[in-house]
Amino acid sequence: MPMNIGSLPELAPAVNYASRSRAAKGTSWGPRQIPDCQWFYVVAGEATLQLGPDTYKIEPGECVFYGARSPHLLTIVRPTDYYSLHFSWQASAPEPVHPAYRIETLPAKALSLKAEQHRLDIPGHAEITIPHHFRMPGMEPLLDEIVKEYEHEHLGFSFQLRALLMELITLAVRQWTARDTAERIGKIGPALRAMRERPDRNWSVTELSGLCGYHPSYFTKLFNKEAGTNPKQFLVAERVKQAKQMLLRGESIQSISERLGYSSLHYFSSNFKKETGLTPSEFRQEPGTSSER
DNA sequence: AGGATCGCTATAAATCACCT
DNA sequence: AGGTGATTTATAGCGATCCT
Repeated sequence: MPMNIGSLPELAPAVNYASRSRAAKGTSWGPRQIPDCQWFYVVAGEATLQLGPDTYKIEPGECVFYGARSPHLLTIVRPTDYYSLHFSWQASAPEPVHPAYRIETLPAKALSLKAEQHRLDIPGHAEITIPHHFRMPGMEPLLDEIVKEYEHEHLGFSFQLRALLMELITLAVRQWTARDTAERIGKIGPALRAMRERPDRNWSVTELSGLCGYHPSYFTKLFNKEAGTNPKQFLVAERVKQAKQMLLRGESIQSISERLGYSSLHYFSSNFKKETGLTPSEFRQEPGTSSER
């Protein structure tokens, strides 16, 4: 049963617990389930996670992730240095709520239950499913900062913990989507690159599908699946993205519209407004053009 | 079974001419 | 500069069908 945790920029995550420690061979946690989410990162050594019916081997530089209602058993295979992070995706206040007293020990048969999938919406990208096991090397410095803030409780620590957790989540999301991008290169990559490089051209689906070697209608289906939007909208978004930069550099709206391949300035404006909620001149904050009050 | 293609149609996008 | 509405054009989305 997948669970949608909402849209990335609307998350207000909170760290509930953070530690770095070392565990001896044979140490294990569970079978159990936790009230929040856990991120377990191995620095050195080796651990295994049995998550429902699936088993993952966690080596240095790798992490596992799971949420509530996900029976699991975490076992240390060799002496292991690790970071353990408990957190929630949404919390009105960033103050840590230690999960300990709500951790439930479960009978071994509970491990037949499949782990809960977490889905995250990422604006401008397809919805992603948070992987349970992934590589994310080089996270020690950031995790160290999180642990320090958590332990020292200096003034403003909970606020800072939320900021650091947001950074960690952002880096993870970029890692996960980079994999998508690589996969994409083989199928719709040529079309994505073409639109980014020449947003001024009036790309038709037929042309784009030709670049990738597919039939137009099959191509749009593929495109939607992999880019999370249709080719036209992708092109419009790309044009608006570039238009914003041009606007801030002070170019005239007329010339921006032409450079981005619009034959009608009016059509450019309506595209821009649909995408950003503002007209081009409002975006540039020109005096006397604001329609808001 | 599932990846790829074809053909159709409702619908959305694009354009044009004119308006504020 | 930017909006509106009518008309033209492209395509998303679907099922049927063909490959392998």
